[in-house]
Amino acid sequence: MDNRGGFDLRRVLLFRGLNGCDLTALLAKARQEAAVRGSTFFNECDDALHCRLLVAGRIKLVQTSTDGNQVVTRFVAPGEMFGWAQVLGASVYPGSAEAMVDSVALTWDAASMRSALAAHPVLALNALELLGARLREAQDRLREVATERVERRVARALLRLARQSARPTGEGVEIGFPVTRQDLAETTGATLHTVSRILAAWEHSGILAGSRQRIVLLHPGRLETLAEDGG
Amino acid sequence: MDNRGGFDLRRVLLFRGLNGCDLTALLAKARQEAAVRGSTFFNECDDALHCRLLVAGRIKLVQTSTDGNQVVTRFVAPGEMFGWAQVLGASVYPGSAEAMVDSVALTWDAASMRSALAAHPVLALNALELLGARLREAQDRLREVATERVERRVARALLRLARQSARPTGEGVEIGFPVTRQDLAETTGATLHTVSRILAAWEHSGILAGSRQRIVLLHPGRLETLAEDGG
DNA sequence: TCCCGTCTTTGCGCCAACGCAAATAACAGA
DNA sequence: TCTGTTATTTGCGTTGGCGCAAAGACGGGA
Repeated sequence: MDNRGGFDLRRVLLFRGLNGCDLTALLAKARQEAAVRGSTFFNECDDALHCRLLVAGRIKLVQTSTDGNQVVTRFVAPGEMFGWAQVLGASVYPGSAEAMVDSVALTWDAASMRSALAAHPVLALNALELLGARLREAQDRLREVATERVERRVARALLRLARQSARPTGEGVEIGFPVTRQDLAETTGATLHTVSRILAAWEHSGILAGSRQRIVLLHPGRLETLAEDGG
Repeated sequence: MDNRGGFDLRRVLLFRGLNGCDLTALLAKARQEAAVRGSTFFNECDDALHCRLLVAGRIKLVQTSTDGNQVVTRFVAPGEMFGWAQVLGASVYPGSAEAMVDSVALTWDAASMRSALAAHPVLALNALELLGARLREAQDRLREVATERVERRVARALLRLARQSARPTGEGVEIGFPVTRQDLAETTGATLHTVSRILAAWEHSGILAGSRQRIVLLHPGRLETLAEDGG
């Protein structure tokens, strides 16, 4: 079985239930692609010809509006698929995929992934479930940004990031990849100034510790309270 | 071929490419379900046991947050599927489905729809495309509510509604089903007061005409300008 | 080691939009 | 026709968070 970059491809949710032979055949059709920190796998409005699976690193999907404002659509962790626009009925990518750290992805032609989905129903059903989860998350975030205060949204964003990528440290739980205040602002629909102020306040009250592109949650429970009860 | 309620089921995007026999067999497994205006097909947090296709009428999918705020996730037109949470990997519905006018849906057991998706790859690929479109719309709205002013968001919402359900009248284009100011507020992440003020202003400048649960776009072009250029 | 680019913090003024309140207006059912 | 319920409009005070501005920090590369 393939095991590139120390990552067990059998654990990928998209491949769950796919038998070993079929998986090997599918992997044989993929090629590897790397992006160093700060570069992109593809840009918004590029023709969507491929689909990808992140093997190592971390990327963010960013949409830019006509007036220059940016929104982070999603942070992608290893094992997650991204850039599937073509298979999902779009001809161009709706956002850019920027590597937050040096990253590696497996890349398929959209056409061969389409035929794989058609040939292996379990793949298609997995894809539907994963896409459903993404849709639910997008709708949750929509509800949050439409009805909740910035502070609460930032709390939720931090908890989401910690859930996706928690790195335990002596003092608490660290977000496992570099996140700027700007990134947080672009996920929550706020300005980096407001985010900075909120984090500073939380640092004062001992909820977290922050430094350059680094955030350690010292008291996730209190963040949960802020996120849920609105305390 | 089946043709319930004057609606051509062969035109449903989900069924595109499915052969007649298979379609008939699939339809045979569905049962009809009706909901009068104001009632719901299902409620948020109900066990998601079925999946549905709207045949006639119009429904809105509504999420309620813990503090009572509501958000309209989507307006569903005839021919569109809704309530697929189970197939999409959720055990309960993430929102309620309320009939805005008397409505009729076809309902399948989630399990039989799952096996249909597995048996007919074209169905699964169609579902992926439709779901992809919904995801893109959710992400677009997320970007809008995170970065744009209320006025522009309302303009966009009206144009979306008109695109989904335009009824031409002598004077202009009418939204084809009853929409309250509250509904508009809940799709745009604003208050009904702000929406009312904005519509009043537009009525003054001749862009649209509004009355109780009714909106006629007299000048869609000027709305487009408001939505795009921020004029 | 120094320098320069990137990231972060903090202050201050302002305004878009909310929250509250109260007066219509329109429809549905008795 | 009357009455109760649901929608809509409009006023007014408040404020959360933005926009602008400027001054630190941190860290990587030469």
